[in-house]
Amino acid sequence: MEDFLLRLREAVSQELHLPAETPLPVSHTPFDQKGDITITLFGLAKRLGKNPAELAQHLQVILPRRLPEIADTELVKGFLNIRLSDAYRLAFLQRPPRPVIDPQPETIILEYPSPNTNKPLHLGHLRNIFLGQSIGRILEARGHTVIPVCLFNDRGTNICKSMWAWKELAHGATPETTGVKGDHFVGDYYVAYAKAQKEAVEALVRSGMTPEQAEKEARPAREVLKMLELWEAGDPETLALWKKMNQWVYEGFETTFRRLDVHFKKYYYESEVFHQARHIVEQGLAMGVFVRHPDGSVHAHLEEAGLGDKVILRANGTALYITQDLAVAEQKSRDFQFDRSVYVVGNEQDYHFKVLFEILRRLGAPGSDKLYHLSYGMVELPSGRMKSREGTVVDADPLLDEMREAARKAAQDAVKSLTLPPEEAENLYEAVGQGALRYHILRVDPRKKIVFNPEESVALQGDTGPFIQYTHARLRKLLRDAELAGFSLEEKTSDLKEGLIEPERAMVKQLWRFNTALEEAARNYNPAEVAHYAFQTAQRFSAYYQQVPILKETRPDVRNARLLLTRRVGEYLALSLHLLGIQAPEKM
RNA sequence: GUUCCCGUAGCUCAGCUGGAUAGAGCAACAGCCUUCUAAGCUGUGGGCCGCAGGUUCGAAUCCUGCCGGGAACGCCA
Repeated sequence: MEDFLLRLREAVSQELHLPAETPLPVSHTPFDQKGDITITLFGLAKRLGKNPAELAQHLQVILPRRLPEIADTELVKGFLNIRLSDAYRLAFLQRPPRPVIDPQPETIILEYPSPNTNKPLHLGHLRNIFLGQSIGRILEARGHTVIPVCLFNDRGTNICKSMWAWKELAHGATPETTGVKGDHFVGDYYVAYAKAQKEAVEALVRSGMTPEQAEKEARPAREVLKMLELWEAGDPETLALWKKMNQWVYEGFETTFRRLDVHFKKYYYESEVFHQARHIVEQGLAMGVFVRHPDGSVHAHLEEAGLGDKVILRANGTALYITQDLAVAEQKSRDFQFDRSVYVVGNEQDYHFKVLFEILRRLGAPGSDKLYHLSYGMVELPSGRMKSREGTVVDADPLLDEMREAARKAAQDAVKSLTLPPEEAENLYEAVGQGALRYHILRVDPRKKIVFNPEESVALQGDTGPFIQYTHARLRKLLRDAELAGFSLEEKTSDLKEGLIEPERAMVKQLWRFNTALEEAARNYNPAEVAHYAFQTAQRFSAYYQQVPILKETRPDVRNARLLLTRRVGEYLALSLHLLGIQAPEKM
């Protein structure tokens, strides 16, 4: 397809004597119109001082002469619709899908999901992971080299809160003694801290203190602060506890990462890089990017960039979040030679990244002009935002379990249920459960917030991941049966006597759109474009499958052509699902 | 208050850098399993594209203003 588009553009530019780089309005023809490729003539005609009709007349004569794959052209209003030949379609079907490589392949660092180490992963992290993973695969398909990295926010008051509560309440309990997954185990103490703090504050308020003062004066808060100071001072006992609890969390994360098939090339730890902050501050001061105020604090004045006065170092000399991110950015450029660096982080941090990128630019950091914040909307519940303090957070692990169980139930309730070996069945339920969740989240534009409705998320019918998986599985079964029957699935030219029928032409037309979807998904960092493509492809094939006999077709040439088409549709579906991080089961 | 994002069918979402009668899914209703897996297919109803201007041969799409919803603006992360 792409070769044709290239030659078409070339032919049009030459015939109309247009400058080489003129962008031409060439697009896929809508399905309700006859034709495959459309040239929109309004703008061109205006430029050339002709009317669309006479322009069309010229092109209609000249294009079929230069491009033999054109079967027919038709002018509808200002649109020149080009219909391609069946022979070209059949030639196209000889080849498996080939993603078009970006003309300038890059090495791209992709950072996600960068969790805190004080509580388990939740639904918000899942959106982040699904996006990161999918964008990574989409960029790789376009020929880029993707380096996925994960930053652990493993220090600070948050983890100290869990540590405090564990010391106070656990009596030596561990994930091993309780059988609780490590990240959840630590998270439970984070919740316990919040509860203890709340109670302490309430008691102080009852004895006459203002709420603001009580927040600071309550024993849990005071002791957590003390613990943080001990940590920063390198107190061995505190460090040992910190290491132990973080380790529990990493083990828990690792289990979930494995379940989600996410892998990173490198992990960064805030606790390791934050020491480097100091020298970046010195460098910034020397360059005049930062200014030290009389109280000792260091600021970046970004007023003329519309970003205000940003504090980089506290008056007491300690680093802030932004300072650490500067250090991480520097560390990345020491570790890798990259052309682009992408951060997958929620849109609540839009301001933070504007500031971060602006400062890196001013510091002249390597690659500072190739930074991108892949900003995505929050995941909310019908009841509102998720609040860990209010216990309304949807944790990732139990959600994944629920999705798997929903898939199990659907499989058992299915009209034509399948019997699979137990292990295979378990893998299938997991794949379908995740397929449902991933698709449900990836089908919406990343920038938009998602109101997560549990009932809708477990839906397996209609515009869902499992519908696409199901379409794929059925089609694979058909191909297996064809093989058993000894029918040809070979990629040889089908000597079709009567040509293709309209539904087949439309099906191929759908396959031709793949690279447009992929290119746009990569350009816009938007997996939803691939999701829509996958759904439309499945939908169109399901309708075709319903109305046209494939395996049962008796004319061998027609049957073989249909089998070849079916095989290609399966490959495009499997590839699209892969780009979304969704498995394409052989049976379901 | 300043900045940013969002507003399309009852609900959830598409609609690409302006283009053909605004599309899917869910929900509702009516059909289709002795025929390749009914997690499927076919059909019906359902829309001042938030409002008002502007640019244009042409605007859901671009610009301005307004209305409504959300977020960010810490010596928190």
